[in-house]
Amino acid sequence: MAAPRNARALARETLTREILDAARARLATDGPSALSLRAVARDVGMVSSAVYRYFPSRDALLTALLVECYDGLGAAVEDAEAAVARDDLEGRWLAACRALRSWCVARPGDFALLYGTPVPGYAAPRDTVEPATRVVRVLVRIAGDAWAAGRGPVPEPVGADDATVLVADARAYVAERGLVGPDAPTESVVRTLIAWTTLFGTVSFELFGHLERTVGDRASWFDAVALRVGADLGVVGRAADPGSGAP
Amino acid sequence: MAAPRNARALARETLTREILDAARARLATDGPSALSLRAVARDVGMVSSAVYRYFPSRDALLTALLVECYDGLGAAVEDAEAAVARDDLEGRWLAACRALRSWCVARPGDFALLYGTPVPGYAAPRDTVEPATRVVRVLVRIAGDAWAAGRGPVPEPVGADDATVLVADARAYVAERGLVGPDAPTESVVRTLIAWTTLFGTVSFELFGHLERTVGDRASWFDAVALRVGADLGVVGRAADPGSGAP
DNA sequence: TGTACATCAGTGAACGCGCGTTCACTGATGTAC
DNA sequence: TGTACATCAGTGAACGCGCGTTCACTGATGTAC
Repeated sequence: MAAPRNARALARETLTREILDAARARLATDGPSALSLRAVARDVGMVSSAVYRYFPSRDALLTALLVECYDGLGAAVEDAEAAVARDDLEGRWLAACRALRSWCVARPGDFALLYGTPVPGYAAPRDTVEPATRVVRVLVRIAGDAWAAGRGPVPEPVGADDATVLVADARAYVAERGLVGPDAPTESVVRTLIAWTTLFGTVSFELFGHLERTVGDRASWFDAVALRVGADLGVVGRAADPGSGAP
Repeated sequence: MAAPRNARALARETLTREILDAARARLATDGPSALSLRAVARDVGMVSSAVYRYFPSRDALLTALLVECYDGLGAAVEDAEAAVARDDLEGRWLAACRALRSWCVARPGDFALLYGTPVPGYAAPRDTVEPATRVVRVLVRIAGDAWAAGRGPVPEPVGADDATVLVADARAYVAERGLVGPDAPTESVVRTLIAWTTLFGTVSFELFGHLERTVGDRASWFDAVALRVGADLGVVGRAADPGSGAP
């Protein structure tokens, strides 16, 4: 499988990288749906038809970008979380959350590709779904460890329907990978998915301009959000624990 | 100020509507950033240059759409909330949340315009900010009424920084309109903003494909989320109240 | 080591298409006397 | 009520631009003998 590293292969590697980097730079200025092969070609100093030696179509380039960006974000979050001592649940949670925001804020074009309006007429193929789940899997792992350590989510609201069937797919997906023990309660899964949604919702509101004139320092605001959704989940300490369902 | 209702004025009104409706239909298929004056003109059976009698530029059309959509969503949420008895806080909250989702899910193109990737090269003018705040103002009002009725948010996490300065802008904006008494605590404002973010984050994840193979019935999932953020805020009952700061 | 052939990267022209915006025009509607 | 003029909606051609993709080609790199 190792490709021969002769002059041709090396040049191909370098130019593929240059095309991807130029395309990612374009995302930030033109937006994902206006990504243009011709503009990218111009940026790397090629004639537009030459790009077809590297990517068979604009859609293929989009797919490569999607995979690369999901993997970059996933790796950033995984690495930040892995650098914290295993028993420091709150530290792991905050590190993961902050890495998530930092990556996105530093790469607004990439963020728009991943979490903004889908590109009309483009359907992401299967290859993108596994990389897309790396972030939420980190969050799930921390929540699972918290549960195992006797720290659970806040109790569900009175009168709420049983959510077990709602999150059955998520639980099955995650259980296949051995991330959550079968004993973690539905409410923990629900709160993890809500935290995941809230974290990306907060970044989306920040980058898409909905926090203008609403919150001040955006990094501190994100921390405040991360702490609260972490507390609701049980990975961050709460002032007065109402006696959750944790063992 | 009342325009004369002669044949010309009536035709102008009708055609302006037709252009706006055709443009909103286009949003759903082509995406906001690919909105094209020529395509809209074709859809209403006009020659492209005729549209310039109604909107001086593509950007002006975008602005009109933004205002119309924010107002439509805002009115839908306000009306749903106003239809519930004032003392039924939980009912008002759920009605507002559900109206929010229903409006968006029925109009994915409009949602993408309002909360998706901003259109590159277009800067929304001042006229759009007031309509943009109608939804969050409804949420703030319910939270304020809950506080006045002695129901407050869950306690903030231990070790959290004081968030007062973070949300000072939001509080000032909302206080100007008499929506929150000066006694509502910072934590209530923080939790309201988080709820607002989470609700739109949930819709965004649903419409942009991030809940695929993760949660089942989307309407029930949204309800589950709305109940929980409502409970965190104090507008929905909690199983065991840890004794919040409510009076 | 040298030669013959195969592979591949990059070129430049072309295809057919769509875009926002301007402009001089025609013909209908509205207004002042 | 009728006439003269002003206003306005819509037309069609044109401007200069960009797009994705195909194709026959040149020339460099790699491989087999």
